[in-house]
Amino acid sequence: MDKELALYLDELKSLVKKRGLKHSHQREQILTVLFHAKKHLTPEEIYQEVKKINSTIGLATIYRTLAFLEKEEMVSSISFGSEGKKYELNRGEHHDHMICLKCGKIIEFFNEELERLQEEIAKKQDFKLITHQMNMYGICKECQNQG
Amino acid sequence: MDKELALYLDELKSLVKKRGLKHSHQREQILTVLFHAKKHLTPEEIYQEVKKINSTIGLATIYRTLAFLEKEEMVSSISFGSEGKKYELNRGEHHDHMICLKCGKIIEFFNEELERLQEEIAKKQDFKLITHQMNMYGICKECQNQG
DNA sequence: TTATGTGCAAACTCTTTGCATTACC
DNA sequence: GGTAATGCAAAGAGTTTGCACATAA
Repeated sequence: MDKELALYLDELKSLVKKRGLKHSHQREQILTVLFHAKKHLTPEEIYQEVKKINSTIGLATIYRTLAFLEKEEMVSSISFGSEGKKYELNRGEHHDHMICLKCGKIIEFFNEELERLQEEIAKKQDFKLITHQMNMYGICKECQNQG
Repeated sequence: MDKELALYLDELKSLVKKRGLKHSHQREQILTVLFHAKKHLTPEEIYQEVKKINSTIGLATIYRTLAFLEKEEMVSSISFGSEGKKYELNRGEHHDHMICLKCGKIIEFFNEELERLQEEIAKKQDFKLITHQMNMYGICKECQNQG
């Protein structure tokens, strides 16, 4: 079963405390939006979404919060082509992405062998691997069927 | 032996002709700078470099030319973190990147098995793979030795 | 001659920052 | 009460666009 929202909010709370910062509703609201998101969101999209529950939130808060959450590794971002960054909640397990060049859909996947292979490649070059991002670009099943 | 500059310039010429466009020194100058580059360059860096041989070139021309060359697949771009796009000449063979988070160096590599594995992963999801980008982030050999 | 390419400057988009105010602890 | 967080507006950075002029075919 997937982690519940409450757990992420708790994580945020202890993170904030650990850093000697103060709690804020805005950060919780942004995290909540990311939790419910069905896809990767741009800062602007997150802004619009949070506005529905808090009409006075400012875009700057979105940016500040995303920067904070990304630094603390609670969210991660992906960007491709000429589009800006898109954010997703870090749900623990690492995964990679397939990006449909027609509809923009992002499909997540995880492949054990791919992870292993990367370690191997890094080792060969004496490169200390911290993280990676594999983006596969192409046409998704649905778009192929549409011609 | 690597392809010579003259061959890239010829390629550019025939490409321009094929598209019914006109030859220009600026495009050749930009391509030449990319050819001699030892690393991935930002538009601004390319601008500064071309300026050394053509002091009147405009930044807009750099952007327009890069967009053209990328669309025609003579150059490709990579972007990571909060930094903007960086460009490199497409020297034919596909490759992936290791990016040092300390010094920013970009190490290129090619791995046969990685290519094969991706095809396999894509096929599993009925995803029609067109291209991919594997970015490995970590610390390069030199930076590790510096502590 | 005619359409494309260029340089310049203005416009735009996305993101960050300064500051007064608000909210948390 | 003191410090961090926020909202707003202004500033920045990077990129694109409109236009008059230059240039290739």
